[in-house]
Amino acid sequence: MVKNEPSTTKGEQTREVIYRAALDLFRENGFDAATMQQIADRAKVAKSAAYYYFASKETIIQAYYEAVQSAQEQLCADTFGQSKKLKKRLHAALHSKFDLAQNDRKLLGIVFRYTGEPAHPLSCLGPANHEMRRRSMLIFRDALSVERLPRDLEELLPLALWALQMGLLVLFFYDETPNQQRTRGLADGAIEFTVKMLSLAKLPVLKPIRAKVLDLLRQADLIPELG
Amino acid sequence: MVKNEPSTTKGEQTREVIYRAALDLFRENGFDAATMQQIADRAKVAKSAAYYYFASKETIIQAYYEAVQSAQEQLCADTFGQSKKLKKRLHAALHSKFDLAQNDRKLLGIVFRYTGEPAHPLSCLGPANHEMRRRSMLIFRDALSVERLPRDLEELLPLALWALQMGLLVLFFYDETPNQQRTRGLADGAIEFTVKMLSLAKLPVLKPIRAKVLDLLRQADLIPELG
DNA sequence: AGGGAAAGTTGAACACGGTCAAATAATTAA
DNA sequence: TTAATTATTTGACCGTGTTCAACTTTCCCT
Repeated sequence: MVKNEPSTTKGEQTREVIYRAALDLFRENGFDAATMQQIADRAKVAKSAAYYYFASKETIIQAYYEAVQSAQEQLCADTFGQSKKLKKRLHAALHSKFDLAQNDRKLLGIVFRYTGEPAHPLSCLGPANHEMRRRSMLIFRDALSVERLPRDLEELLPLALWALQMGLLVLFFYDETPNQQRTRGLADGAIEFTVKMLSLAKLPVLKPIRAKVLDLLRQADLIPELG
Repeated sequence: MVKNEPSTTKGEQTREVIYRAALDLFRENGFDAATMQQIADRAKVAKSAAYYYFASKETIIQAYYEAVQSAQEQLCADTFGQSKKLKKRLHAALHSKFDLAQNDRKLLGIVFRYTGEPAHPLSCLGPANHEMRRRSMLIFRDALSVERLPRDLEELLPLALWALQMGLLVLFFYDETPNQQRTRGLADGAIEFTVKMLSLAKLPVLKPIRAKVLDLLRQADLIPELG
């Protein structure tokens, strides 16, 4: 088997069946309580079949997170086509992820396991997720594209907003207020703050400070190449 | 047995033996590779004895993190007694943790497992670690105590610096430069930036903005009661 | 001193994530 | 069509974290 372009080969179908069974069970019993045996049973395959398609139980969640990311890109692309208002765009960028994550807060929290373990293949900050980070920052770059920005801010802001989103996402998982209004309000406040600071930060007087910050972050190898 | 004031009872000794054996093995083989059986063997007790003292393997790391926290408090108390220079104090607050964590970056990263799982008993942002967070923020409050600050900044800054420290700590774990110079440089830059912004932020003109931010964070229930 | 409760200790057993070699099905090349 | 190759599937097995009921030791109270 060399070609893998045409979708829904036998294997893809099996993978999908397992994936769905897993998500169902995770939602019913929680991630830890659901066992691979249960998942395989519900998908009507052997346990080892599940491991043929997913390297580990956590990998299934990772796949789900990627699906969420793709859906977010779609949603944002739509909104960005409709409005050129910065505030609205930033709102879409942040809240779209919230909307998609809302019903699976318990599940998606698993993505943050191994955050502190650089060597782990599923570390959300490790090389394995480089592409996911890039895609996430691209959303913010696109959101900002209606604004005429100095070069340095153009490099700085996607990173800053990505970090903001990661932080808010964690808060979101802890937020038990209805509809996670608490975190959503915080996000709105952060957007307001950002937009306000933006007009300030653009002033040429602040150029040296921006340069200092950018240099610092660049030396820490944190500024990404978004292409 | 009701009294538990006098230390080094039989139990405390056993606990210590297990704790040391565990840390040794974690350092030799890594956290995941080291098995509870090995730990028990090295400590010359039954495997279940380890579980009498530690609820889980991760709990041992948690205990270690608490020890690190205590050591940091000690170090900072010393420095704070010696210098009233704000920059020096903030430097001590951040770098003391780095210094203590330096040789066990792989181990301490485990503390961040379950960050995204509010219900998990070991979640580093959950209720179980409320006291640890408080202690960590107290260090920053003490570091700032040489400065005459408006009330709102006094409430805001410990939280902000704690968050900064958490973020930097994660970076620290990923930092492979010698002595983690990269992250340390970033920390120094952040301190410089903070001190500079502080004199600006203190200006009464900015009071309304500070109030807005504080209100936002207070509504999000993020402002701690440090007592 | 002695009896009883609490603290400490143990080995056996369980449950589940993960591995593997072997079997079967699908696909390609000839 | 057939043989070789690759993709998929399987059941048996393993290692390890965790639990538990029973046993032993320690300590307190009278």
